[in-house]
Amino acid sequence: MARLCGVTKHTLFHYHQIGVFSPAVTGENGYRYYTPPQVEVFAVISTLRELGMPLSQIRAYLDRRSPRELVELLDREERLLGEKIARLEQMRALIRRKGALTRQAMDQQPGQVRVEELGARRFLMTPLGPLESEADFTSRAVEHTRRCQALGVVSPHAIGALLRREAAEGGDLLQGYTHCYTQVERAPRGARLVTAPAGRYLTLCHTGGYAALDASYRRMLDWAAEHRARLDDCFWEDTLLDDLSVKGYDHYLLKLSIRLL
Amino acid sequence: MARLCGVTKHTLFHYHQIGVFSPAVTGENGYRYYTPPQVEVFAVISTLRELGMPLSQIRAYLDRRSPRELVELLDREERLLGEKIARLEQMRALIRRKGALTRQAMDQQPGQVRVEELGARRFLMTPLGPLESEADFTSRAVEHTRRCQALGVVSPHAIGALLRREAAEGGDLLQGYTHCYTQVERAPRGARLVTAPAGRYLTLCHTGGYAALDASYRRMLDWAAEHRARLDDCFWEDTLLDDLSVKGYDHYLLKLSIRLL
DNA sequence: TTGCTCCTCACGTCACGTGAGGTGGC
DNA sequence: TTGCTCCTCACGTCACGTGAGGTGGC
Repeated sequence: MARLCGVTKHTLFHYHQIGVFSPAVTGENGYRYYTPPQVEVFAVISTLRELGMPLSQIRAYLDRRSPRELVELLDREERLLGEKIARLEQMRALIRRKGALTRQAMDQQPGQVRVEELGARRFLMTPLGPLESEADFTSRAVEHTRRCQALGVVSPHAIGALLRREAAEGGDLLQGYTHCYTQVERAPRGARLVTAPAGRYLTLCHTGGYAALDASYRRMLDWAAEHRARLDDCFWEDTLLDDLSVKGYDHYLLKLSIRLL
Repeated sequence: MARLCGVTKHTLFHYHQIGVFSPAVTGENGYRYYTPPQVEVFAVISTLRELGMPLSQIRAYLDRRSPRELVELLDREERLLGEKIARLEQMRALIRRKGALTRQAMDQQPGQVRVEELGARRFLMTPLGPLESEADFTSRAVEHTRRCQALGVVSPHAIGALLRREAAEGGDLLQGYTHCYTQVERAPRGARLVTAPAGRYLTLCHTGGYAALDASYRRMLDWAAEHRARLDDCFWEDTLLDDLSVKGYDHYLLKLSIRLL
């Protein structure tokens, strides 16, 4: 029976013990005997269990079982199943895009100032207001994340930030962050998106954590001065590799980019 | 952080303790501080967990984390997710059809001999051979169920059986069962199906268990004799309500039907 | 007799959940 | 001071899994 049902016999013992699924006949020696149609019965119980219904609830239903109740139960579960499948589809999208993002990050050469042709990207953006401390940034980031969640945004991209060019030139980065953003593929309902235009960008992939970040910005500015390149007003700061693939913030891979005018 | 991540703080405690997801900073007072990009990191870890990856495996991956390993991990999980979604779709079909079957069963009047117009139905059928005991029937039923599973059949219908009309007339039912079958919607690959033709059938919905079954068959035969109806050679015996909606085999609803010629 | 399967009972495990009891910042 | 939040520690829970130790049918 266990083999037919695709479980271990201990599962059958357990279900028998708690009264969720019992053998049609129990022998005098304690042997459990099941009938052919019980295989189907078990299949449905096992399905309900796999859908996350606790055994206690299944048991509670069985205590008041009736055809009418069964139909209601199955209707409810079918709705839940639909939602569950939708969630899994979202997870799949998240995982696929996180993979693509990581693959893309592996092609980057950290520390190298480059000119790159980038396609248009779209962002959900939240202004930061004046920042007096890192904690302020965090509070705004939390608000932003809440906003994204309220809008049902599921993005593999970690939160990014816009930095005024003058702040990078001045060296005091914290004061220079004007917005934080999340890159999205499609516009969620009721949200205005900001588009970063396609075009040529000056880029640099940074590692070394926050302490070394101003030096990386400076290298980009120096490069631009040397090559007499005109830069846009703000830098984009994106996280390409995080704790999922490297250990510690100092090894995060951040991509800094600014449009060439 | 817990609210942002949609879990309780105890989950964060637990993940910290086992080293799966730790705060970027721990204060001297023991307070846990997380950074904005960690929300995304948690989202992926939590997704892996929801997909059934044990925390110990997630931990093992993180111990050897690298971009290359991450890409491989995500690719594997994406494949598994595809299979999982396919399984849920199957479950949904099972649940929906079980619901439809039960709804249909609720419309039946037990004990009433009727003439019904039935549509064509298709079956996966296994011959039973000579049966000396109920245990023989069970062995054959097990083989049949294995066959169905090997063919990937997922049916809400419990196993049914074909009974020779003469056996019903003779009164010794067990010897009269010639085949067992499972009703299917679509033909699985590499299996021949048997079709029950559309047409007029004499039907009776039986309750009262196996002991009372021969009396039900006799009532159908008596009705046929009384109305001078010519019957096909075999009865179809289907289970409409099982332990999922009624308590005990004696309350099962079996539908007996035989084609009118 | 041997090998296999059945049983019960007790304890383990996994991923948290649930308090109890205490501390610390606005 | 009050109310809220943070912490640790210990134990609970859910759905089984894992042996240990013993029985029983071919």
